[in-house]
Amino acid sequence: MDIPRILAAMAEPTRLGALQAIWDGGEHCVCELMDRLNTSQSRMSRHMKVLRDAGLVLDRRDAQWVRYRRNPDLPRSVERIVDAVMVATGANKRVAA
Amino acid sequence: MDIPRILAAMAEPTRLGALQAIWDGGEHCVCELMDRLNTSQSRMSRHMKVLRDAGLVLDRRDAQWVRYRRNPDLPRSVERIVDAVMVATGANKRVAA
DNA sequence: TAAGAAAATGCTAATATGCGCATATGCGCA
DNA sequence: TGCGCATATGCGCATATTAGCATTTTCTTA
Repeated sequence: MDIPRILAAMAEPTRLGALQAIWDGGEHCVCELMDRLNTSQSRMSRHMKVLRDAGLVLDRRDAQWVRYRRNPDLPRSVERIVDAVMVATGANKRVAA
Repeated sequence: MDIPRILAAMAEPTRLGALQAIWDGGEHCVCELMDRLNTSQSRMSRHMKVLRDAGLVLDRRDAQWVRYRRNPDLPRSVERIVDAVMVATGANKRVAA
């Protein structure tokens, strides 16, 4: 696991937003994400590639869509990093004490 | 707290190494860090500035040295991110000298 | 097949990052 | 005051990152 690469992948607002959307465990197509994050198609696609190359998410072809989901095989230690980032960015609005 | 900035600050091997050294709670001068991380003085100094600007570390003048230490006033949520990164990168493992 | 939606990619320009080198600055001490 | 050590910084350069636009690829459906 390339931690610097993983951190760099998360260190960009749009990618972080996508990760937040995806971290719920569900599947999300690029069109949904670009809509949600209010950005363009090519931009969204490339950002997703960065997240995928870092190993954080997986993608799957489903008809004309590509569904992205969180990588369920991440090492625990990496999951904990992402989880901590999700909390800090208020992904689910819950604040830990 | 600017999470993307914090992540970007950690997403560079030398800075990550410095953070590992510093995360022990002690104070470390630039000369020690540049020695430990086997890099040049100006490079080390600039990298430390990035960590400082991100709010992760504090510095203090002590005679001709500048002592860096971890910022004790970080929000918990940020501390947890850094802690998780420390674990993932094996900061607590000792390197034979 | 042809049309059309969704996503990826080639290209180019703009901007950011990281580095080394030289120099400046801050500080203690003789 | 002048010297030397530790650190910061200005500068220029090389490389990486990001964005937009147009085009291509992939897949479904008529």
